[in-house]
Amino acid sequence: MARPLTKRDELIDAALSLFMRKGIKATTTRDIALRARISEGTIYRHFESKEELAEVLFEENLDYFWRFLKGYLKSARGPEEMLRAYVAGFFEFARREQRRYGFIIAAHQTELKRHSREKMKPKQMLSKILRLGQNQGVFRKVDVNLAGAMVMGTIMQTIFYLKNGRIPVNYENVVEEVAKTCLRMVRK
Amino acid sequence: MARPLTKRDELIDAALSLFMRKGIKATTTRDIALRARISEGTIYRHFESKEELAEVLFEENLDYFWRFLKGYLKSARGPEEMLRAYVAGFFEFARREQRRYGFIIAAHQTELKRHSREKMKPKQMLSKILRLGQNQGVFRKVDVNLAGAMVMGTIMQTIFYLKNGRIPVNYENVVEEVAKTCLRMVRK
DNA sequence: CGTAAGTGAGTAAACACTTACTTATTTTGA
DNA sequence: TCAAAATAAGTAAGTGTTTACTCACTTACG
Repeated sequence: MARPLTKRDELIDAALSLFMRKGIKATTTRDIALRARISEGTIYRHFESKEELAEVLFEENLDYFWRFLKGYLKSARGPEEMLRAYVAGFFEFARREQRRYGFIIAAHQTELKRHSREKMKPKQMLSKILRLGQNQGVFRKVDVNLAGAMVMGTIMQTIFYLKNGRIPVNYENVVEEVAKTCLRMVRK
Repeated sequence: MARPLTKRDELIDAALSLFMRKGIKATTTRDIALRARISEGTIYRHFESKEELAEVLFEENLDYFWRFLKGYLKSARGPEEMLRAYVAGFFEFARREQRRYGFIIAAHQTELKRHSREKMKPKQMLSKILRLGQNQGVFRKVDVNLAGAMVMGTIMQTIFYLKNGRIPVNYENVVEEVAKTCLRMVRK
């Protein structure tokens, strides 16, 4: 592809970086314009408001993440393999797409109000895996929302610590250890 | 105690509520003054800046939480009991001290920059428990920072979901289930 | 009486967003 | 086919509002 970078692309690129680093609220339209080397007015040629820009970015990137995860899970057979792949996919995305991942997390935590709960596909995917495992008798019977929360927390918090250099263990080992631990959590 | 409410107390009370609900950045000095029924100027009789107010509040409440947890752990014997108590204490604090807990989490996530890493006592406490368990041969050998991250994530994410009504399981059962799961994660 | 606590009007800076205008690209109809 | 008209993309210099914080002044009280 390698489309020529239009101003719109540079705008989106700059916004993503800044939103991730400083949060949506703390990023000003001036910041974005400066970084993208456009005028502030240009932002409003493409988006109705800073809020809308953030929303569009969120939808887009969550969707991107969702497709990435789906790809990672394609070859997995059975709930155990699927859970492993889910964990590995999460970590791999967080590593390869730092800005996208960082922005999704930041936007999800506190900032956006409008992001529809139905569309949080990665979470639904995890619930599905857990339900499948329970139905096949491989995972123990726990409310899937609760189990999902615990697995999700394990993954996300580990990534968070990893990013902040608070875990002196190399990447591959961490992923392997987290996957193993998640299986321990839900297995019979 | 039941000290008479001075303006300073009301200021702190209002700030805590607002910081928790809307975040530090999004809370204005005007908001705080209105809610505390004081003038904006009064804020600056007691604190140098909004930032300093938030910092003091953070230190204070983290310390309060720390003392609360210590109390919860006092009677626990052995690493397994201690981990159970740690989980139960976390949940109990989050329930009984919603504002304090909510603020600590919110401030910790993104907002404050200056909160010294050394002072994050609840986290150190968890590391200590895990290390003790490993030394006694009850817990498996994993990097305590990694194990700590995973346990922490499990607890915090569950509380987060619980607050948002996404786990249709009653409180006591959730605490019990999370404690059990955390033990599964680290036990041999 | 002197000092700490409290006030409310004020301030400069920062903010999201608009406007009036220019430049580039696309569409259209003789 | 191709100029003219229409639209889209871009800009610099604003706008009104909101922000954190200040200051000259008043009140409470040990």
